[in-house]
Amino acid sequence: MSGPGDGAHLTLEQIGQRAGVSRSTVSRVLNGQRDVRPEVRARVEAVIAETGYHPNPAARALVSRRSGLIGLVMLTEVDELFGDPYYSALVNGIQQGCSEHDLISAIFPAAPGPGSQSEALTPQIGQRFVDGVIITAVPQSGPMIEALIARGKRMVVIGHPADDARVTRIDVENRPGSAQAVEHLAGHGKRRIAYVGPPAEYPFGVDRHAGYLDALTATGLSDDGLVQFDDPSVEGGYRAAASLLDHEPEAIFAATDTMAEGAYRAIAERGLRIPDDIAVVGFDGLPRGAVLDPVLTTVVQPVVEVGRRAVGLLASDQPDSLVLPVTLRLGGSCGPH
Amino acid sequence: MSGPGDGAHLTLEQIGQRAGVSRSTVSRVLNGQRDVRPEVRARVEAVIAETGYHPNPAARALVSRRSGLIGLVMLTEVDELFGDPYYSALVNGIQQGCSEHDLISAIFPAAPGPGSQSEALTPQIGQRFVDGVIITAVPQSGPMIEALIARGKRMVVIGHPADDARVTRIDVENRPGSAQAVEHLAGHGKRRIAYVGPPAEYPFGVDRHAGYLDALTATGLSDDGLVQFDDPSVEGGYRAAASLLDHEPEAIFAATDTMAEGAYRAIAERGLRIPDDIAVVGFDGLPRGAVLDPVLTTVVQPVVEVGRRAVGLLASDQPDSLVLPVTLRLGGSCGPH
DNA sequence: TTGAAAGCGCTAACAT
DNA sequence: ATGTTAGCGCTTTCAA
Repeated sequence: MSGPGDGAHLTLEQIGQRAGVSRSTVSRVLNGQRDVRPEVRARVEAVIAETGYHPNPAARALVSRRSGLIGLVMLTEVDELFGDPYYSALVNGIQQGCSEHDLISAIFPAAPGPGSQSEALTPQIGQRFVDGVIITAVPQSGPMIEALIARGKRMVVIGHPADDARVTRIDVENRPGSAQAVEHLAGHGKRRIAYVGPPAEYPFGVDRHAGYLDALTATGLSDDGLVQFDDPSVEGGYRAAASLLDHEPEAIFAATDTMAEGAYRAIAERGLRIPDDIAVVGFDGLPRGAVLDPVLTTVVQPVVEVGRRAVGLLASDQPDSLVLPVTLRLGGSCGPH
Repeated sequence: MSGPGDGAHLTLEQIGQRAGVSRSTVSRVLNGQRDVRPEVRARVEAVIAETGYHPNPAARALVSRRSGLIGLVMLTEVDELFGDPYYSALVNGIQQGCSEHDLISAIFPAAPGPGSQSEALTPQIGQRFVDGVIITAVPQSGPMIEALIARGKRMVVIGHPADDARVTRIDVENRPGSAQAVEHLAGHGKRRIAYVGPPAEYPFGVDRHAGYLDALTATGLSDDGLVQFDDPSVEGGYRAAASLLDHEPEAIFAATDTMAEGAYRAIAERGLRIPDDIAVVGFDGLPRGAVLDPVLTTVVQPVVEVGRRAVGLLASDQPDSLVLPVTLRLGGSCGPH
């Protein structure tokens, strides 16, 4: 008897022999083509099942020029990658997208910099190991994106600067979202609205800052020097907000929820209260914002949907770019609605 | 002129033509074999560089029967995977191991259960897409492990039950580590030592509970019914500890730092103080334990090293199993040292 | 509806 | 030291 376990090194040819057909027929059965007599198909399927046969993906990929595998390249320190709920949501969405398109995804964790996996990765994913890659734009992702473009690799960049027409990109409405947040603040009568965000290497930071300025202009306010850039971390938000508090802002718009959390700390440290003494609005809609006290009012970006649609973009024939809408979610950090 | 970008569809043969040599010679250069005249080698390398050529991994994998890719299969909900610092450390170690062995790793996130990626994954990784897989033993990993065994796939299981001789496994000294922790507690004069841990489906939980019992026996104590099993989460630890506190233990040994954190909460809620009213020891040595107040005394397992050695095990010719030592790290949760 | 044959791009004998 | 040749296991014309 042949049980499973034999499947490891069987070939199409051998399956064909056992089923009394040619390898072509087995291939047809495997690929669900219809010109196979039901009776033959059943016989072949039986053999496949009882042998535990699985086709060799390398051989398949070689001839068909596709692997069914897409790569997620995260040029991020592993600790950061794993600590950040943004990536968690993103991967969730990508998984959804993959099952819709019959793909499987693999995360290639690649800390930036020399000696790391990112160097070894470029050639691997640059060729046909993966059918395409989804890559998140971070300050260090430029070279990798360039390499992939040069190699004609299919790719979707999340959060890539809009002015680069060479890549398919997906993003959220950073600029209008920020504007909406700041207008919300202005609508609450706040005049001195400060901005806390990441430095200009972060593409989303640029857009969110621009949205902030848009809203100030639209409402006849000015930034009044109330702008601080720092790392998009809790600490960065803390530092930026702390230095801003010297100038007595009435509100702080933080370009990320994470930085907003830092702002909360800085505010608490001064003995100020949110929202009575100062209002805060964040951006991202991460779960963490909901457990802050008061609950953070924030611009929610549809991260899961971004992941899902990124896969769609990768799989579609006419890869366009996509910008998804955001929504302001009211918490208690700006006072009563 | 041919710039990079052309590399996408070049073959070895074409590189050979441009360099005026046969494809074999190019292959030799590519694979760093020495029987190539330096001058020829230089010429070939020049062509490779200027064309941006990269060999087709599928073709390579097909003939050489190896891909240089190893898979990390984490049968875990994505949120859990990304939220847990254990995995972060593990992946860090695996990355180290990969660069030592000239491999690249990809994480296959696979939530357990039907409809998810885990089903699609089995055949893919079951064949030669990856040279081997590292899989963390969780309650749901049984079927996947069986499938991989059946397929003769190279595999290292982290934390697999020791009595299964069919798989290469790597683990830490869960049982002796727990015993050491509990003996430490006993050494501080604690008699009523409670245990809080995950249910028996978690292999490490079984071992850690056994170590607890070992130590009780060795020190002439008994568990006195002071044992509670619950989810290995903060909440689980909280619940388990809360119910245990009714029986007035003098110390709690938590099988994971995460559960210990829950125990801290339950203890605080009763108005008890650590270590004066009750001592706590954890297991894992996660970063989070160090920011608890007081700092958690815990059994540190070398997670990064586990990852690194797992790759070594996968890459080595004689795959043995490995059990790494743990160390007790003193914090303030048991009183002065 | 099925089989035979060619070939995907590479590595590894085997010649030379 | 280098070239020639034969596959790796699959998909896909092309015939039958």
